[in-house]
Amino acid sequence: MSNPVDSPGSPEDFAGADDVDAALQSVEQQLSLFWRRARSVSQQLSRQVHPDMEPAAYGLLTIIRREGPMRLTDLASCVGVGKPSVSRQIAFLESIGLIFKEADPVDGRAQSIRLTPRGEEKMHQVQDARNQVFRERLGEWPVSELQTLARYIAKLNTTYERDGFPKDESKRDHVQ
Amino acid sequence: MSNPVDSPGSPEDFAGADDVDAALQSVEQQLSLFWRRARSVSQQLSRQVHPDMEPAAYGLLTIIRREGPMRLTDLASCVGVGKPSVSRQIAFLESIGLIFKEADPVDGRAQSIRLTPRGEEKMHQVQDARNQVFRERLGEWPVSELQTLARYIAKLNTTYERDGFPKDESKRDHVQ
DNA sequence: CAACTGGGTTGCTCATGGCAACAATTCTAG
DNA sequence: CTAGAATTGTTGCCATGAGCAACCCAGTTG
Repeated sequence: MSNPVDSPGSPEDFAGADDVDAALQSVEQQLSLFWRRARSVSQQLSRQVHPDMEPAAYGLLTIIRREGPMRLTDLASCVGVGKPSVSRQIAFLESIGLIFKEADPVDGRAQSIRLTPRGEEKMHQVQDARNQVFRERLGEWPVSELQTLARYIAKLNTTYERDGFPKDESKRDHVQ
Repeated sequence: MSNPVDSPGSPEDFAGADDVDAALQSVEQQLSLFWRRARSVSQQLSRQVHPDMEPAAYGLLTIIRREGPMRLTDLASCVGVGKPSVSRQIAFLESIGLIFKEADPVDGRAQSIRLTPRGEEKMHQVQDARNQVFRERLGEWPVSELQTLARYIAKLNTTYERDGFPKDESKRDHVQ
């Protein structure tokens, strides 16, 4: 608040605990605000971009697309939610023909989830459209800031990765 | 396709449209990931901090605390969600005695929402606890980065503010 | 083979928030 | 002064997204 890039890495004046606290508060505040608003924004954005493309589903598709075919569990752990959610979302995406589940020939239980051609195609459309919207909102930002922002949030995400997610790794099966 | 300048060959002086696109993609990706993870994290965090302090409620309290007593509608528009949500959350917070609604003497419809002493007290506790958690996660970040992050997200938030929220300003009352 | 483990699915519930429709109040013509 | 318009907040109903538990099925291991 006091100063944009203040004393970058200058260890001469230790950042006082107060500064850290204030900064943390700011981050928390802004994140919380963002988080809350993001829901409605992301929803209306998805709707407007493509009616039958649920926001959550879109996220999954981008990952599958980026990482290639993968198993449901990996997908879940990658996105940081439980298997059930992903399972249902994937079922939906399959029902509208954007992905298909291919049985793993080696492991009969597993299935590799991959985009259908139609899924690929739709992803192109949607990504273009979304990009446009983002460009409208963030286009004026200097690229360097965008990059920095992306980096920071990525860092934030890895921070979250450290300690576990739900992702029902809890093995409470076999109870019968 | 819809890019005015899509020349991939001149990345010297201008940030090419490709760079912008890439940066936007990154931001989108990371935000979407963050958003999804944030839910579970924020939930378990709130639980752990205080069982009956719902994450959403906490956000409202911080605002009330920061801005002072305010009306429900203002609160809603400030946080960017509709009145109904806030109304319910406020009802909950009142039921557990953290806030109270005081009828506005001037305007019989309005009510000013304010923290009870117990609310103040609890906010202190919770904020301390949350700060500690945040410190564990982000404490290693240089302060300057924290500040930058906060600034960027704030910027993001103002971007969102530009075009409206639901906040049922739509005047579909009076239909009777 | 039986027991166990691990991948996915389904049932139920919860948290959150949207839209509609409302009640109560205030404001604004006429 | 009174009828209609607007505003404040509430409630009903529904959608989304996610969690936990319990399950099914396919491998794995003793």
